[in-house]
Amino acid sequence: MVRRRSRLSRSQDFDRVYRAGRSVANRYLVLYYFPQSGVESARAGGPSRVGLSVSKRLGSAVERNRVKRALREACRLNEHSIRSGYDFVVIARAPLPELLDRGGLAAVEDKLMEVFRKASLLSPREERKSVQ
RNA sequence: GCUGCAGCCCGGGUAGUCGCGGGGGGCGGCGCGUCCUUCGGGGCGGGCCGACUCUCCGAGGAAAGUCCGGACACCGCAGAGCGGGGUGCUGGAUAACGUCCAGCAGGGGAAACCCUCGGGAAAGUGCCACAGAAAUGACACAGCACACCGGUGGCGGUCCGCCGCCUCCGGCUGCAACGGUGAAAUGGCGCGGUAAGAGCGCACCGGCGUCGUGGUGACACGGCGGCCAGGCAAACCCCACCCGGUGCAAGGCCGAAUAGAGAGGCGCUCGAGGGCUGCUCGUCCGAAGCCUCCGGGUUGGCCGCACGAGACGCUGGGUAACCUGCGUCCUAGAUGGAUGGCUACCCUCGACAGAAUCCGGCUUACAGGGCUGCUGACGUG
RNA sequence: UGCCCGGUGGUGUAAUGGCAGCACGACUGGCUCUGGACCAGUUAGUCGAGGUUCGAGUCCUCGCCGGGCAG
Repeated sequence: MVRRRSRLSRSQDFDRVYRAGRSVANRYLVLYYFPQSGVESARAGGPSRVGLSVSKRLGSAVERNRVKRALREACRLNEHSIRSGYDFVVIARAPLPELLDRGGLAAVEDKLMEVFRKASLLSPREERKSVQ
């Protein structure tokens, strides 16, 4: 989900997820998601793809790079816990850089999993674990 | 030792592990071309892809701001004049510069050393608020003087016409020192001089002009003359020099898609219109089309794109910036956009900050550390 | 990435290089039984740092912030 082919790379991919997808959010992140099956039947059910959106309002180029790296790393570590066959767009919100400074990668990872759990997009095995 | 000054350099390190982008190899997969064939297939060449595997490389001194200068690309050629913009002590360096080096002048410091958009205000225009007599034509004003003229009054003399002296007033004349200001007042200070005064004269200082000497030059030193000349050109401007425009989203190639459909204007060969710079000239293209507006389609791939005014070392020239020659090296190339996570140890406990066509500068931000040279109003020997 | 604009009280705006005004707002007081309206007064500003100038919101340089354009 971190390699190039597992990222969203086209404007139209982003537009489709924004327009047709659904969203959940918390204080630090917004998650848009949309199943791949509808439009591109060829790649239906394949590995999920993710696109990151980190706007200039969050800080300098260095700051934005730190945020994107943290989000990519969090995705990589939890790749197997997230349901496949979906396209995601993760938008970083203004307080996220501050959270990264304070809590490090673990805090960002925790918040990322929180939005996936809200959207019920964890893989079935992980779903059971979180219920317990 | 301390202190200050100048210049240069570094910008956490090592190991392990999980990852990311790019190059190359292996292996695997899929097309293509060609040859052979017993029609099952096989050989050779080359291409694309890969989540597997090996290996190499992978942000900065400012990558930043985008303030200058170039390279490069397109505008057919890149022409002239006007306009516009830029630079501004001198000499040099450079591809070029608003950069750099060495000087000069002025200013600061005890010194090492540092700072300065530093041409022209006797080409012209404009501005100089308030205050002040006056803000640039040196005259008016206030004032000073009483040599000259007229008058009032007093005293003295007298040949009774008037004359001399003093005081005051007016005129004429002379004067620009003095003038509660002001950021700035037509040199400063002293002596002489005079009715009062004045560079009117003199000495010193300052400024200007001119001549000589030294220097490539800015300029410096000296002689002579002579007193005529306020500030602002980061006000218009003048002078000298420089600048064609647009910028890699430049531009080129391949592929895909849509509608040569509508409205208006001009014109059909003495020329519409367009390009070249905003305008003019000039020049080029140019024909049954051209321009403007409205509407429609595309947002894929490749190249440009990383071997360059390149880096490092040595040698030679130059005070230096820099340049000549030789040797060695190849050092990011993304495109929703790659350098990160974890563990351990060490130290000075880690600042400012992320390449996007590429170079040379400038400016701005910055934790901490290292090296070299120099200064001596200090302390010690 | 490249190019081009702008910045004056809380808001909207004026100011030939010469005392930074105006309107709305806010606050205080008055009027009223109370509020509004009205009257009187107060508050607060040239984005920041240097430079030119006697004097800078204005001119020059650098920085900061905000906005716009493009193939």
